[in-house]
Amino acid sequence: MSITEHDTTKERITTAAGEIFAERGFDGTTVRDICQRAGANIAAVNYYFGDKQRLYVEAVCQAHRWRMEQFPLPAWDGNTLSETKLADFIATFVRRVRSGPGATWHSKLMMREMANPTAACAELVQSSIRPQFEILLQILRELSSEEVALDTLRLTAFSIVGQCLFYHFADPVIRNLLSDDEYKSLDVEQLSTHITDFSLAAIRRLSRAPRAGAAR
Amino acid sequence: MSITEHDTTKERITTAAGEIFAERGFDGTTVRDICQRAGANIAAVNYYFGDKQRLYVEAVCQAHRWRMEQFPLPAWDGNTLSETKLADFIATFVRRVRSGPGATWHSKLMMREMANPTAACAELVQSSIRPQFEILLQILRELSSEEVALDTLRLTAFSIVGQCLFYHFADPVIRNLLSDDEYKSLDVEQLSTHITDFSLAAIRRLSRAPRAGAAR
DNA sequence: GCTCGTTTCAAACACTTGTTTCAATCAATT
DNA sequence: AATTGATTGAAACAAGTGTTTGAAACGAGC
Repeated sequence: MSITEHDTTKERITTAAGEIFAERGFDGTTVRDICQRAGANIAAVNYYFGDKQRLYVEAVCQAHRWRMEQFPLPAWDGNTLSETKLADFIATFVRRVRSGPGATWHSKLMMREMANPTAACAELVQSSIRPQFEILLQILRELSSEEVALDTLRLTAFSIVGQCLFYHFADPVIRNLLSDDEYKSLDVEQLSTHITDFSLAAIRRLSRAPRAGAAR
Repeated sequence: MSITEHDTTKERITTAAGEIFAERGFDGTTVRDICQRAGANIAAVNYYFGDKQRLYVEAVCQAHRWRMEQFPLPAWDGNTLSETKLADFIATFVRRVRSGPGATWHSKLMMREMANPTAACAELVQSSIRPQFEILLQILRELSSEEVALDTLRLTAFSIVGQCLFYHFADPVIRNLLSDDEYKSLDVEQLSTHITDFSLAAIRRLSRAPRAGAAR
């Protein structure tokens, strides 16, 4: 997470790389900057990772592993309400994307990877995003009536995930749009509650009347 | 929009720059590539724009102007239903972000600017994003009961905008998540309809019972 | 104490980058 | 046709890039 002198050179480089890649992107980052922050020699990148590209992939994967471990989904048993599961899922998602005062460099790095997909993106989807998405789909299945089509469930899942991710990728815009006080009031708790309320309300109403009939 | 031999050298460069900046970002783009696609000499960048940075700002602003002109909000009169306005707003938003088979380079460029804000970002928020946001807030005011707080309206607006933008910035992930047929079925019409239905259902239910009481 | 594999270091290499230069070319005006 | 200013062109420049090199320093095992 942060660089200490106790870490090995390889670990220090991976961490420093993640931080700088997150801030400036792949092309905007130089291996000299990374090694300077890591307190290592330039040749160490070649020695430990082969080249800059493989160091990047390693940094992205490590950042992702850390984020997942840091904010795991709570354990559910057979008695857990589906509504509670959805609230937990959303709260965890928002926390992963918006922990602490602002977004950490972990999620910034992930976001960059999604906006500018490299080799790391496909593997990330397969190993982590897809399982998470399946969990959400299962929760939505429990919350909806039987006859709701899979297409609709998927779109609903996208609506929920979209709301959560918005607060990360649109952060600079939100900052410009709101006053300082308004911005600071957007804490994880309030956002999670709103997204859960909003989504649950929509699910319940749509489930009751499959086509609510928007004016159009 | 696309480069033709009838355009002036300056116009061809601006367009080519927008396309390549959108695809590879500022640092990943070389002025040599831009000038090659524009069929111009390298020195033309310095001659017309001064340097690469000012060419970038010009390209971003032009792309934004084009996108707005290409997909304007429809004209509403006093009789237009608020529900219709919301549907129009969402459909226009989705179209701007996802016109044609995929996202055009216009919106890609805008997204990059939001993810990696430069000088162009703040001005963009002031001149365009804020007015659009106010329009959405006004629509939501009309749709909600009097006692709904401004904070709630804002969060609702974020929920709607987040759903729309999701299909742009998460596009590579969606592609990996769905099969080809499923992905191709996500046309602008279906997405707009779903987001409108979903949001309208949530607004109506939340407006009826301000705290729907999510389990948590 | 010596050896051998691992790790670190300063320096250099090969290449690409944005930018500049200045002569050649073009197009309109006289 | 000549002139003048705007535009284009090929080449070069200076700075920075990722990568490589080969020797020095280190550390555990004998």
